[in-house]
Amino acid sequence: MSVALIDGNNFYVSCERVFNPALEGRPVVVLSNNDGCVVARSAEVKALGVKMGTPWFQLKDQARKHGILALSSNYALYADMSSRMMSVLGSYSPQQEIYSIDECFLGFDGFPPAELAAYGQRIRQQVKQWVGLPVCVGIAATKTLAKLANHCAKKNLAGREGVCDFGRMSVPQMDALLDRIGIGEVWGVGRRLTEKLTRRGITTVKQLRDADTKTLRREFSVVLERTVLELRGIACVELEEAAPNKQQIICSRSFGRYVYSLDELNEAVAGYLARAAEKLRYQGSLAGALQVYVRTNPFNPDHPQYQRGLTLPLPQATSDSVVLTRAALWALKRLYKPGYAYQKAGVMLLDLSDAATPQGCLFTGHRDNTTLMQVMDRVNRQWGRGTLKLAAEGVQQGWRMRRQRMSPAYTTNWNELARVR
DNA sequence: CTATAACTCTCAA
DNA sequence: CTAACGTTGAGAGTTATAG
Repeated sequence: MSVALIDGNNFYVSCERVFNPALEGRPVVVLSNNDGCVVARSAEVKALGVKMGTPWFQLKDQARKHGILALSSNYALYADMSSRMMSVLGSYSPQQEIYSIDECFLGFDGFPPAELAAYGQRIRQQVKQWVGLPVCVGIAATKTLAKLANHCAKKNLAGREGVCDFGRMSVPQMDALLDRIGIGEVWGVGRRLTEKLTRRGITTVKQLRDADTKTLRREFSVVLERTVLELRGIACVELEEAAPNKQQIICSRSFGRYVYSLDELNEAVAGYLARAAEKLRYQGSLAGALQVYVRTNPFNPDHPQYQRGLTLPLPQATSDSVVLTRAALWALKRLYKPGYAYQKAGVMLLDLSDAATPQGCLFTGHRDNTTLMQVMDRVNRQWGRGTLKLAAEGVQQGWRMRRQRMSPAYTTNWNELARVR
């Protein structure tokens, strides 16, 4: 088996640069929702030592000093750029797994092994030319190794010009390379595992690869055992070409300011629910249960803290926003306690099943508003999200998240394109 | 007791 | 001018509960 992992470089920043070349060569960050934390950094920012996830307000002084430009995340733009990139990449193999917004695996089974690195170069060059985005390519025998090869390509530890093929490296070459990489770079090894493994004297990828799987299985988990096997070139993780339906659907957000009243929480929860239900119908599912939760700001030690969720089993599985909204607001009313500064709320759709056979309720005879939902979804798809909505979502929405530094939706909205100078 | 549900922890992008 | 720290999803393992 041979597989490639193609990953965009500083993906969000690169998307912004495609449409605003003035950002080229300058230190740029993209912020998370609500302009909260750094979620993408240009090479210049990484060189300044700015860590992923740094809260923006903590960075302000340093940003002024070094002229760091900060942008709110523009998901409409990134999603559109992503789908362009994925369709170019998809033309290079019959097997593609889209793993996230900025990366995908390509299956290279049956391709001539000696030519894969050159093939990787062509991919890189074409994505750059056709979509404008820089990517790196890692090629190896398993997905875990391909991820690692991609890391090597990005850091210039092996391979050349953004492409690294482990398949063409000798055993001693691999040993020397893996001995220089920390275990934290391995797919599936996060902060906690790095800590625990380090305590057992395992710090390099080579050590992890050569560790005893039986012991690891016993003292850690199957997951780590599989990771180690993958590092040895034994495939344990399949390429998943068709994305399976979600088992749960979540919509949650922090507010742009504190919210105190049940009225405003109602609007927010109704809005989040509408979005979640849209996703639910899009994948053709029904929800058998729903959870609503609210919380105050855990980072503010001056405020009294409150955090609670309530899971509500539904008498009958449904995808009807009207029914779901009623249930969600009922749950919220149970949860709500006055006197707190709420910072975030969320809705979760659970116990999902196939919507194959629409049916009325045996006891109440209730029928879902399927036609109404279809109309709403069509209108909103054609004219933009939120064109048609239930009154419960409110109009003012003064609690909506901050996005003070957002670039225009260059590729998906004519009106915003007109803003471009 | 077992089977399952519910919840917690970890990881990823 | 101020205050200000993300979202979504999966899977494994553990604990609680029902029968």
